[in-house]
Amino acid sequence: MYRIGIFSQMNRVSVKTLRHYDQIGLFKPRYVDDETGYRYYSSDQIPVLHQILALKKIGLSLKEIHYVIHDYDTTEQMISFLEQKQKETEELIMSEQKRLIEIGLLIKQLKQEGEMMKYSVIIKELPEVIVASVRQKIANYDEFFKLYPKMGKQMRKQNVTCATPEYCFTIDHDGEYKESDIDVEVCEAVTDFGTDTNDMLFKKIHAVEKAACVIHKGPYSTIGNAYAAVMKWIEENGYKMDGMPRESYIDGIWNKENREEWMTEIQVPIK
Amino acid sequence: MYRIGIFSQMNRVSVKTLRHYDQIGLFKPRYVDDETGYRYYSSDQIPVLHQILALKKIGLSLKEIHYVIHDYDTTEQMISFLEQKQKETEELIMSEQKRLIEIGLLIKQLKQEGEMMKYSVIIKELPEVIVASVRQKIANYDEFFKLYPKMGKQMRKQNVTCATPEYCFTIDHDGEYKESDIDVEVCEAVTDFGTDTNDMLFKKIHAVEKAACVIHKGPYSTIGNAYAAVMKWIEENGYKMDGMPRESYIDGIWNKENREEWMTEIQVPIK
DNA sequence: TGTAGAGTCTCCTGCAACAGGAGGGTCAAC
DNA sequence: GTTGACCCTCCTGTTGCAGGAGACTCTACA
Repeated sequence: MYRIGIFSQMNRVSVKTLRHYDQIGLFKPRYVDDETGYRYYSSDQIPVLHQILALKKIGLSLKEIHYVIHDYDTTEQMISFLEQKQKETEELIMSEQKRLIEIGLLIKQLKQEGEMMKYSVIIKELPEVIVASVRQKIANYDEFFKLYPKMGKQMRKQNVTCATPEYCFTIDHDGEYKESDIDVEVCEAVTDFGTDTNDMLFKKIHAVEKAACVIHKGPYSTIGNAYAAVMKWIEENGYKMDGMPRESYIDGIWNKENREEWMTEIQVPIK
Repeated sequence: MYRIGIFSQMNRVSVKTLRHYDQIGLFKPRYVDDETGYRYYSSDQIPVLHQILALKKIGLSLKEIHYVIHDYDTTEQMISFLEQKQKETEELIMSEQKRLIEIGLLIKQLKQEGEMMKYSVIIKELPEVIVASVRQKIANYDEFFKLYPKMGKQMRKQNVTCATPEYCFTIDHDGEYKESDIDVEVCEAVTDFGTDTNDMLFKKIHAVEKAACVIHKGPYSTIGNAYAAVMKWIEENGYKMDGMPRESYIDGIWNKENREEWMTEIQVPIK
């Protein structure tokens, strides 16, 4: 029988660890002195400890080890458990590698542009929403902002209420930059369906699992840069566009005078 | 200004997270009502939050993010920081891949042998020790055990004390199995150097950074299996032997009658 | 003006696998 | 008898929140 210190040295395991394993019931000393509380380990426990350490090394948690040591009798169970672990580890490696790529890209970007993360791309989920939608061909972008009052009027008439948080976005159906005859759809999230009119339709927009999003600060004239940044990011990170990008308005002429304070989020569905 | 709930929905971040970021000083609301304690966020904080989320996604800890956002002004610092992160991630991936291989091997082994981890191989560090060493050619293994009393005698004479934990091992210098004329060295860890004699030398044995270790339970006649297991493991895990294996005696004839209870550890230095 | 229900607050616990340290008992040797 | 090494329990800290308790606060509706 060995006391904890010597047993810890014999097995190159810290005393703290042994006490911890005792506490959680994973590996208890053969004998504990009732009076002093001293733990005594016997040499035939060494193989068990070795097994625990071996399992720990291949990535099992202490709970899992407890499980396989105490409950898994058959090799079949053990094998299927390990195969699952294998899968998990593979997935973990995949995601780590993705991160590695992203770091590399960020470094490259910083080196090229010398700027401190002007556009931070993040991935969000876009939930399902019911929207009031107006789709029109408009002559130019100025006319575009005239659509809003029109929509607001109709919505008030129908007594539909906007969703919270407010979510108002446009989709450019041309898919390219045009100076005139722009086919644009304006959507405003609402709480319930209203009745469709000639101009305005209500529809449910399905959730988007993954969307690459960037925030653009400033007037709309420079929003092209934000698009360029997010598109580049999508390509470089091995994603593909999976739907039309949305331009979601956060701050604009309606609440901020200073154009520099305007804020728009580009949301690009990806896969 | 938005209250925390709405702001959390806008950015797809949980309320808990926002409160947490406030608490650790990473991302504080623009304004907090003194009386009610309500947090209010403004839309121009969204880009900062985006940046935080983007950095989190590539694997930075919140502390590190705090660091880069508040303290790193120059892009150079940022780049070198990220490059370091990149390295860390690479190393992490490497170790994960090793683990993946080990899991695969364990599965293979279980499938082939159908046995529940008879030999658990673990990697230990072997610390530097001073040993009393006797190297001799002996006729056969039986004679081998006669070396011990001889050693003990000489050590008592010299008044050297054994180290704790007791560490007694042999090295088979032939490197292969032989029936007779075995060139074997017996080492016993001691606390201090003694004076060398014709038979017994004292020497310092350097630490071994990594050694693959298995426990063999039972009599010595079957110890070959343990060697086979550890050697196979070494090969399959991409290591190489880096020194002579040690056979460390834990339990044996001196303290256990039953041969099935004897215990020996094979320690193979590897790289 | 009262109340219900949703939203918010702080504070506490839990997760994983220990490490570090305080404060106090135990053991063996000199 | 004392000293120093060893052991004990209990508490805290690590990371990034999640879950929940108990108590306010806000807004809408009757």
